[in-house]
Amino acid sequence: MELPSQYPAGEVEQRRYAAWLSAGAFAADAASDRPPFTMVIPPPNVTGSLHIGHALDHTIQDALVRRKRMQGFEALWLPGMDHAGIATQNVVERQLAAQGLSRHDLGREAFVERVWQWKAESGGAILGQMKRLGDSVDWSRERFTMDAGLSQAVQTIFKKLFDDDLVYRAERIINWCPRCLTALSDIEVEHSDDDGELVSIRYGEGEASIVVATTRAETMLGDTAVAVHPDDERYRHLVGTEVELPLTGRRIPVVADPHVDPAFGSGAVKVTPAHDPNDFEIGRRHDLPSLTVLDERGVITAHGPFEGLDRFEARPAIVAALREQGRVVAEKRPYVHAVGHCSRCRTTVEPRLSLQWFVRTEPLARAAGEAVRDGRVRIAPPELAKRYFAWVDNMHDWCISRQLWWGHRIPVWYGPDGEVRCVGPGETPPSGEGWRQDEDVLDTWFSSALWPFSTLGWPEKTPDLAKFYPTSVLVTGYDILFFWVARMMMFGLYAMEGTPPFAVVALHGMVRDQHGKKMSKSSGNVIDPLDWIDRFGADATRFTLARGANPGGDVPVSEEWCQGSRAFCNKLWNVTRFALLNGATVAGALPSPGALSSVDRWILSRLQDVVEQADEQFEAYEFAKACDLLYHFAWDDVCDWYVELAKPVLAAGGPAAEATRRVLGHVLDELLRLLHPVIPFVTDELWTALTGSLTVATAAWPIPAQSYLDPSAEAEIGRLQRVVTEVRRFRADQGVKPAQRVPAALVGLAEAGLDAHEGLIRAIARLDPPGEDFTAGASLAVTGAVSVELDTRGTIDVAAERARLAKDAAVAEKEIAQCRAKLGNEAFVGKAPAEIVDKIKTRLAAAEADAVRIAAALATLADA
RNA sequence: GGGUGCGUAGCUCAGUGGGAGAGCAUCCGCCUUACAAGCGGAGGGUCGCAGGUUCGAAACCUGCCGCGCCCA
Repeated sequence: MELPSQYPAGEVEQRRYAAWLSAGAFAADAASDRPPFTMVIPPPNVTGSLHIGHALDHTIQDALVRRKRMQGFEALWLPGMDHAGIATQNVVERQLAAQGLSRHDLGREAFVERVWQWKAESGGAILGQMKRLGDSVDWSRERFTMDAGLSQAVQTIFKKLFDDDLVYRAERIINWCPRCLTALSDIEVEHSDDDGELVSIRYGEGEASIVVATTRAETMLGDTAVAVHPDDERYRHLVGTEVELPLTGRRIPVVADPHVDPAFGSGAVKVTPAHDPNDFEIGRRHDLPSLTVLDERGVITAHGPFEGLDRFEARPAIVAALREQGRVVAEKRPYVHAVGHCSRCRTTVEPRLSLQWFVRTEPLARAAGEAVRDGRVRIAPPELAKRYFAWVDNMHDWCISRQLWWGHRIPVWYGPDGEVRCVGPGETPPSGEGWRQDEDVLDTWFSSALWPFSTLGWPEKTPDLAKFYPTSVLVTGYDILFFWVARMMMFGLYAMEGTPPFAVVALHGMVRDQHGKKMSKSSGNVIDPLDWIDRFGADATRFTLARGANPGGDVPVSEEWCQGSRAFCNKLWNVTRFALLNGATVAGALPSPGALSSVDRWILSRLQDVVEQADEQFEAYEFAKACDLLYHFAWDDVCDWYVELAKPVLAAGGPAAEATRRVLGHVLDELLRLLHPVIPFVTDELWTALTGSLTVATAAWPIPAQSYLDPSAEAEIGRLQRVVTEVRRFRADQGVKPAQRVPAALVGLAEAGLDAHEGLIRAIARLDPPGEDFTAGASLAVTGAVSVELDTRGTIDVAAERARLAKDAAVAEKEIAQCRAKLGNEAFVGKAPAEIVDKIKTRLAAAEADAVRIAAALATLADA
């Protein structure tokens, strides 16, 4: 097969992915008797497209599942999307708005129909992008949270929770987005430190006045009390009295509450139970009325001159009015404080008193914590379990109702006489006069939390569920720990009778730029993985991400590093090309060690070590280490040394060349298999060219062959490498052109067991045998008995050589001094383990021998 | 404020009791017939600071300084 000199990524990727699909390489079989390995994709939004964070998450998952597939597991990686209630509804509402319509113009049914239409036309762009990345998901099992089956799962679990009194409806302060016009859960609110203002306002008059500080002056219209700390002497006399609330003329009580911080501001706070979660709690404790003064859009509803003003217009207006009355005693601007924003649209969240459905999380969260504490679920890396516990141990009840139309409608009907009936799947909803269904839908996360089993057919007892649940690993970013993991754990344990949804939670970090900065549109440092795939290839993109992926750690990337990854793919391409051009083969048995040269035995020994270590590292989610190991083995050992050493052998022909062709074929065969999980495309293209087989995707994962471990060959080739490296170093120091061959005498090779390699050393170090007029101009003391005498035809740069030797001498002297100091220390010799002491003794002897040789070389140089 | 990490070469990061490492960047020399997306060579670090434990600390302990993330 003819291969061009550069890897044509784009063409190969398209062809290979199509071939995998047509071969059914990713399809899992529930009837198989192989052990299962299951992952469900953390479902991306139907509105979403593939960003660099997905690319990392998917690269890791794909690497895991591809390896397991090669290991003989019945591997299922299940794809799909969630319906992203708020985001999707926003998209369609914007489309309608462009036509001057609102969803209310269409009505609920027609609107939902319109959303489905949008999904069919424009939703799920990410699925095609996943193919470009090479995701080996089972497309026949693609799921969507709004599918009939998954919707049935939602209704089933809601009914179960309802019957178990684990969901309830209550009037609470919730996070409200005045733009999306819906409730949000705590985790859909993002806090940031924003510039605001802190205004101190005097309530009441004269002796009976009290100053409160607030960042939200506009809510004072809804104040129903002022609170102070019970032990605060300054205000003790006012507790129990009333003060006049400015602008309204209302009189409100001063109450004592231990949750007031006497050190903050004046030590007195205004209490607005309808518009602040803390105030709501104070209100409950003191039986205060709640006065709502903002509507669902954040517009003032209180009677008076401020009615109709938006909250952000009302704030300065009210402060101005107060100032006019002389009631503003202090103003601090800017005042930086934490402000919550809607994670979907960044609008400032408004705490709002409203009637919503909640999940009673306490028992569910406790079970979710226990599953990790007792080891049924392992979090990797284990350090991050602390974060998980911090979350599940302090979980607030989860607000699950959303004032949207796109989503799973809450299956609760309200009757004319205040009846509340939850309807399970297959049950007939109550009908008749006065019965109506709850208008709200459930949080998207409610259905996502069922994903690990709803996608496998639950609540039906399907073969998929039996075979593939629980899933093996959930891979996600630590920033999503609270989103996916905690919720999936709670519902998985609850629905599946205590069986956790996954055995392992493997967490990675976030992708960052080359300076470790978070990517953001405002920083202008966002990387589009599709752009990288176009320019450098999917494998280069994946390798860049995987090579930076330490467990739980952030992954900095840059275009330069991706170029490096592309270079690596190209290196593999060219070394395989070399191998094919030179007749490398995978046919027939690998010759036994006894029939191989020490060079062949060396690379095979290294290979066994690499197979074992790479396997361990993949198993431990140490992708960065596995990639680094394979990168260096491929580039340093195989390309830079083995291939260079093989060239003369291959050129010479004969049985030795025959064996080397077989060994080279074998090494590449296994190397490509080992790399396939991370860089599937280039490895498949090369492996199929090398082996003639259909695909490496279903080839066997390499296992170490102990019989090829050969420490003696490794030591021998290590000595050979030292000889060559020393010569190269000398040549570089002396400015000898790479192409120039230098006559040299190799001394002491036999003693070092390297006499068989003289030809190889001469070939790759570019040394000619000494001729009749040979004159040693320089002598390199390499190691042990080995030295190299070179004839530089009188052109030796004595100063450069002297500098080189002096440097070596300094290294040796330092080593000698350090070792002697240790060995001269009685405490060290007495207390350190014998093996350490022996090691130091060996090092000392070696350094002393080096020093002697270097001194001799210097003396020779002086004579010359 | 509570929690939780981090500080090692110019940059990004491994290393977690016993000879300071990698990638990229830098410098020098090369188209040496697989690969210039390449080859060979080199330089570069008081391991944040200060104490302590230890025969021995980049690693363990304490404090300090600086940075990050999550939660409030």
